[in-house]
Order: sequence, then C-alpha cells, then structure tokens
Amino acid sequence: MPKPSAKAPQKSRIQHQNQAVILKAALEVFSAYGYRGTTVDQIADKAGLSKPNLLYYFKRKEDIYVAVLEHTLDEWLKPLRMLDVNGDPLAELTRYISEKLDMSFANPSASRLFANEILHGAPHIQKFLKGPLRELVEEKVTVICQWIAAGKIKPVDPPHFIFAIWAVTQHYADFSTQVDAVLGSVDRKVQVKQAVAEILLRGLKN
Amino acid sequence: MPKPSAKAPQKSRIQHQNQAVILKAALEVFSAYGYRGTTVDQIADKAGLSKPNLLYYFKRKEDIYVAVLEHTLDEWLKPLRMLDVNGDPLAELTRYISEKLDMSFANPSASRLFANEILHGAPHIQKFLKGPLRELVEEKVTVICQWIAAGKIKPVDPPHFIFAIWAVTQHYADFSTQVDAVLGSVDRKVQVKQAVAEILLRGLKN
DNA sequence: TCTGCTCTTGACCATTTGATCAAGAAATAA
DNA sequence: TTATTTCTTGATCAAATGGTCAAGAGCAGA
Repeated sequence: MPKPSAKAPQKSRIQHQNQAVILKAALEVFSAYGYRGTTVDQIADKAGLSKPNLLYYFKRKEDIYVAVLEHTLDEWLKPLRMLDVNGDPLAELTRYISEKLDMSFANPSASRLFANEILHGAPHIQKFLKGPLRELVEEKVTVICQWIAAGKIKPVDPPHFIFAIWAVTQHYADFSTQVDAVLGSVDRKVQVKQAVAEILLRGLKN
Repeated sequence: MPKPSAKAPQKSRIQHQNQAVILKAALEVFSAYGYRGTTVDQIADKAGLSKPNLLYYFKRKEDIYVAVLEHTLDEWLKPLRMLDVNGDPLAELTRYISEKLDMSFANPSASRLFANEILHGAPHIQKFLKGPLRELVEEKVTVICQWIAAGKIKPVDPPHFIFAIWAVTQHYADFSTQVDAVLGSVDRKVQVKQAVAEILLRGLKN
C-alpha cells in the first residue's frame, strides 16, 4: 500500500480552498432562504464559481446542505460541553449563557440554519439529535442535579432549564428581525447579556 | 346604491367555505415546508380541490400565504393583550405563559409559520412587527414597569423579559422535534407549564 | 517539454411548478 | 323554465431549476 490512505483522497490546495469558499457561501444563502428557497446558482454566484464548477465539488445540492449543517453542529455543542460540575454553578451558567449569546450575535446564520432544519422536522439531523445531543443533555442534566442535591442552587427542572437557555439565547439570532422591529436596530449585546442572565439565573440563587 | 357595500363583494356560501378549507390546508403545508418548499398542488391536494380551482379563490400563491399569515397574527397577540396592570403580577404572568404554551401545544403549525417568516427576515409582516406588535410591547412594558415601581415584583428588563417568555413558550412548538428527540415523545404539557413558569417567574418574587 | 491529472465552463436537458384559459357544470335569480 | 352568475377543470404554457457532459484550460511531476 503505497498510498497513505485509500479512503481519504487527500484534498489538493485548490480543493481545500474552494470547498471552504463554497461552505461559507452556502451557509449564508441556506440560512437566509432555507433549503428549498436556495438555488445552486445563488450559492455559485456568492462563492464566485460557475454552477458546474460548484457541482464538481459537491455532486448534489443536498450534499452541500448536509456538509454545511454538519460543519456547524460540532461548534454548536462546545459551550455546553464545557459546563463543569466542579465549578461554581452560577459562574458556569453565566458563562454558558454569555457564550451562547456571543454565538448568536457573531454567527446568526448558523443559528438560523439550525433553527430552520429543526423547524421542518430535522430530516437531515435526526441521528445527531437522538445521539450526541441527547447524550450531552443527559450528561449535563446530571451535573445540574448534583448542584441541586448539594444545595448550591434552588431546585429546577434540568432539561427544561437547558431548553430555556437555548430558546432565549438563540432567539436573539433567529428572531433578530423581530427584536430589531420592536426595539430598533441598535447594538444591545451588553444589555442583552445582563438582562438574560438576570432573567434565567436569579431564580436559582439561594 | 342598492348594494350594501361596493368594496365588500359579500362572499357566497361556497366561497366562504372553500376559502376556509384552503386556509386550513395552506397553514399545514406552509408551516411544514416553508413558502418556497410548498407547491400549490400540495395545498390543492390537501384542500381537496383542483389547482385551477384553488387559484380561482386566490390568484397567486403568495396571496394564499399572506392570507394565512394575517389570519394567525391577530390570534397571536390576544394573550399578551390581556395582561392586566391591575391584576396580581405573578398570576397575570403565570396565566400568560400558560396560554402561550397552550397555543404552542394546540397549534404548533401557526407558531412554526410565524417563526419561519421571521427567520427569513419577515418580508411579508414588517408593518405588523413595526406597528401593532411594537405598540403592544411598548404598552405592556409600561405595565411591567409599574409593577416594578410599585414594588410588586423584583426589577427586570421588561422588553427582554417579554422576549424570554416568547422564546421559551414558542420553543415547544417550533423546536418540538428537538425536544422529542432529547426527551422522547411523551405528553409533557403539565410538566412543561410547571417548569417554565418556575424558571421564568421565580426570580421575580419578592 | 511532455504527460497525465485536476479544474473550469458553455451549452444543454428533463422536470417541476406557478399561472392561464376556454369551455363546461352547477348554483342562483327571474 | 330561462337567464345569469358563480364555480370547476383538463389542457397547456413559460420560466425556473437541479443536474449532465464534452471539451478545453491550468497545473504538477518526470
């Protein structure tokens, strides 16, 4: 076997670069218009490639979509993974909320792509939801349970508390159009962080 | 002028009935597949009409979509409108959260339709967001401010508190696929109501 | 430079889909 | 019944769109 790996056809420099350009362009377009609302031409235009050229790298439209989706999933779980049972509960949760809000403000497209996928029944990421996501939630539920058992925070329904954090933090990405319409389009990152942490965490303090 | 009104061509019995059937079918399909992902044929099939017949009642696909959207908007605001400054704050907010969750469980399609529209920049309901919705939020913000000023609840950022209620309650409609994947598909209405009210309101108690 | 591989694209195809229309069926009013 | 309006549909069209292909351009190693 002279080749280093028969399964990994080792990308060339151009391949590596163009795939990155395509994924970036595809994220923007898919998150803005949804899967069916996006045309391959739109992605190609945004990526600065011709349509056949784009389809040289990803055979089908759906392949691009799946690639973009999977590319964001891992990133999505990182902040929750870091929730440490040995840390101070309020500090840990404050950090978690802060990081989730940072993600919503810095990369709303990824949040919207994810929201759109789930909104339509998550046809492409059922395995992710029922596998890695579910396991991670179960793990962090026990963390919260331990904090409660140790009397470090007041009792709370752990899974629904996690859902609440997701819902509120991602709201500022997914529904930013609505937030802007109601409050005006100003920079409110600091204020939101303060307000959200207060709303979700004050009830936990002893 | 023999006619009662020149602007309202008074619908016939058949018109009234078929439009209702179409709107119901369209809500299901649009909320499941999004605007671009929905075909007129799908709506016609679900409504039990031929495509040309459906287009006899609504000239264009977009007209159906707008009609469905507007049909749900008014319903959407009702619970918030009822928030009464003279009532007990905790009781009023508990009732509001409970009603929003009831809506999410009873009519998730409407919630998803709305979420989808906003997710994609709310191209059809900008006026609604910047008009009626904004005004209603401003009104209820003052209600919450009065409660705070009267010392009835602890201080909280009113608009972001309203957003938090929306985010969490609508999460159980919009992201039910994810919730089901993580917790299993069981009836959890009562538990969710209890948990959500606790999470969002305990921090307000004096 | 020559050779083989990777990359790029204009032209093209098949299907889907929003929308139209003319003609007929059904309801309604006289 | 007759006349008029409303309702229904098969057939059809034009545009949009995902995907293909053959031929050529660019690049890397010998």
